[in-house]
Parts: sequence; structure tokens; C-alpha cells
Amino acid sequence: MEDYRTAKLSRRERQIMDIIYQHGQASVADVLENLPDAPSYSTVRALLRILEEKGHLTHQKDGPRYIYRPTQPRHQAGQSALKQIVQTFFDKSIEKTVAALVTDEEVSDEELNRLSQLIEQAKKGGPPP
Amino acid sequence: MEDYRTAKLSRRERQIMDIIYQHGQASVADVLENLPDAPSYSTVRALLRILEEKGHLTHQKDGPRYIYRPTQPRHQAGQSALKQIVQTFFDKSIEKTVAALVTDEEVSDEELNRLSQLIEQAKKGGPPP
DNA sequence: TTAAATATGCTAAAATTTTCGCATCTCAGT
DNA sequence: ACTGAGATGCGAAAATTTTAGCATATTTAA
Repeated sequence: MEDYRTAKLSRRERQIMDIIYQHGQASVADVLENLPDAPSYSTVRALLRILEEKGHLTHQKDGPRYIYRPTQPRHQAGQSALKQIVQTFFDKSIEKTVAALVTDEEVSDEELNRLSQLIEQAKKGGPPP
Repeated sequence: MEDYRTAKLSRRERQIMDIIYQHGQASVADVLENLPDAPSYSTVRALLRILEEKGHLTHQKDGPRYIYRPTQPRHQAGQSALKQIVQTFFDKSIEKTVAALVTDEEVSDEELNRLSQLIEQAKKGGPPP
């Protein structure tokens, strides 16, 4: 499926998808709590319904309430979203992107070490002859 | 300024901002060419006008036509956008994010080396006693 | 088992977004 | 200077998004 951030989603719809991806899943109340300039309960339900109709969400019953989950797996959606950012702001360069990641944020030494390991692993696993 | 992807921008407005950030600057025609499901010339101009009113863009004359640029610097907008993705899809973990970057894409050995260097540099420059 | 609390289903109005057309201005070449 | 090509300014209709209210169902606690 297409990246939902590129897809034809409205502002509210996207906000809701973000919340649900961040939490993994969410009830109406969860969404409401996290939505900026939160509208009414009814409104959130309407949006969730629409997102479900469009195929971006599914729900299942959890006791008395509905729990919504994304249809597209989180890691996959993350890949797409990341790719888009890399393309838009970092000239499609992974290097520039990583540079931005380790520059701006306060990254601990420990974390930097883990990153080194990560790169090393990629080197080994990466280019097959 | 707030991340324009979080800000109250409509779908079209965001698409246009993305295009302009990707290109650094753009004329109406440039935007039109890159806009998915491109509407009319008039429409694009209207959107650009709105984005300028909202303070996200400025324009300057370049011969007969207007050239639009973002008011927020690219690197800054990139940081914000990236941060949002990290938060939404990668549990705020830079490590997980980098993992996604080097995993999915086909990253050359050369690039991986440059990434290693990058990390090393961050180690040195990072935590001052 | 009844009642209060909490959910959902559905419908429709309000607000915003998206779109385009027409009038006017500017540039380039003749 | 004149004219055709191509840009902009403005305003307003069409379409979509956003919102909320009312009716109904379900759950939980007394």
C-alpha cells in the first residue's frame, strides 16, 4: 500500500494515523486525548470510521469498546515515511540523514557505540558476491 | 516555527511544501509539474498565495515569474520532520531509525564506511566532560 | 433487573479546502 | 511602439473535510 503520508488523507486523518502508529493501537478515547485541538468524541469516531472505510484501519472489540489498529504494519509504514523524508529534505542521502540524526539530538556515547555495531553488521550482511 | 507537517496545513499545502523543500525553490510551473494529480495553474497559484499568507513561503521575482522559497531553512524543517518520524514509528529511538535506514535501502559499502566515520566523529565531538 | 454510564450508528450542518475563470499586467521579439 | 505569450491578482463556485447531535445499544454496578 501507498505511504499514508503521501496518500490522499486529510489533516485530521493523518493526525489520527500518526497517533495510532505511535501507540500501536488506540481506542476512541486514546485518540481524543492525543489529538491536538481535540474536537468532540463524535468527531473522532467519524474520522475513525472514514479511515476504516478507506482501508487504513481495522477495529476489534475489546470489552465494551473498539480498539483500532493500522492495516499496514508499523515497520513498513515507517520505512515509507522515512524514505519520503530522506527524499524531501536530505537529497535522498542516507548519510546526510544519519548526520542529522546524530547531530541534533543528544545521543549518548552508549548509543553511538550501538550505532557503530549496527553499521558493522550492515557491512557484513550487505554486499553479497 | 512549528514543523509544517504537524502544522495546520491541508493536504495540498503540504504537498506543495514538500516539493519546494525538495527542490530548494520553485516556480508555479515547477510545482505544477511535480504535484500529483496536478490541478490547474490557477489552483497552484492560489495555494502558493495561501502558503505565503500563512508565512511558510516567500517569493521573489526572477524575470517574468515568481520564485518561491520556504521561510524556514531546509535543514531545520528536515530536523523537525525527522524527529516526528522517529517519534511516531521508531519509539523515539535513533538506533531503530538508523537500523531502518541501513536495512531497507541498498547501501553501498562505501557509504557504510562514511557512516562509520560519521559516528566516530559524533563520539569525539559529543560528550564534553 | 434496573439504571447510570459509556459506546456505537447514522445523519446532516458548518467550515475549510480545492478548484477555476476572467481581468490585468509584464516581458520578449518584431 | 505593438503584439503575442505567459504571469499575476482577485474573487467566487464546487467539493471535501470537519464537526456535532440524537437515537440506540452495551456494559457495569447496585
